[in-house]
Amino acid sequence: MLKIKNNFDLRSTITCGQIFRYIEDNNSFIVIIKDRVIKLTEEEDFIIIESNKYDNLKEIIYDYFDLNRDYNKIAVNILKKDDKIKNAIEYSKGLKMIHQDPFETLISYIISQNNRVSSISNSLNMISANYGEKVVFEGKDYYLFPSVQKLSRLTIQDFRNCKVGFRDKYLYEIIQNIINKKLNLESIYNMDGEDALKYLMNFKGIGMKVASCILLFAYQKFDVYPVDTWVKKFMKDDYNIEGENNIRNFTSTTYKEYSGLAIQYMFNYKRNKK
DNA sequence: TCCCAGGACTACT
DNA sequence: AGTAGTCCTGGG
Repeated sequence: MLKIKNNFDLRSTITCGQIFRYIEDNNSFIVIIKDRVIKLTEEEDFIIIESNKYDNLKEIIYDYFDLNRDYNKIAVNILKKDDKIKNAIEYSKGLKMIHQDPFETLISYIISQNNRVSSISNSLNMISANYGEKVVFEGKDYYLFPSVQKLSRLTIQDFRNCKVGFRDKYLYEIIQNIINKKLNLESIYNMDGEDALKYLMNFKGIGMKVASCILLFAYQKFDVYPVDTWVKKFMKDDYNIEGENNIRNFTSTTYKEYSGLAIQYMFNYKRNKK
């Protein structure tokens, strides 16, 4: 067992729509990160962490939940630029941007296009159960997300069998492109947001929304962000700004390098606030 | 049974 | 350059 200081909001960070494959189990959340199954339980002052593997566990947790970044400082900087977002920021206090694996994020968000959350989770779980390595934790079976090499052996029909629908060919082609080095996920770390967007959108099945999600959630490029219906609603209600182009112009010029976070706060506030 | 929600591509203007 | 139609699945 590992104990870390509870200085973030575990529940909203996990459930706010960044990740698709988590399990809520009584008071705990189970997530599958890299090579292990991790159970997190929130207590008053601590988060209790259990896993099938304890080497480097603290580093993995800090990296995944982005616990070394000073979010208060970012919030102050956003507020300096715009005070009207205050309620959304206060509501989202403790929310972290999860640092996800690029390959899993790529596959997840390709599946997410024109799809609902339950269906996305279902497909990702099937892909993992069929092709990922099994890990037993507390007497139950879990499956790691499969490697590129493993998934490169699948046919289009194999993907279709995992209920991904018309996205089957996108997954197949993009994975082949990784194998033959036309798509290099590592090279994206060194690109700026704009170039990375263009690079990803060259591949069939990746449009603006999917590319933005990948860059924000896997590469922590905070100047890039998706605009979805909740963000549109927020912008219309609070700023009277409509249309994706207008929203993007306003967001990028106002929040600059913190746009992705500002958008996430708006999304979280609008989607969850009763 | 049908209808709908949800992004990106294709095939038109 | 802009856009209607289409692709699947799961749930109402």
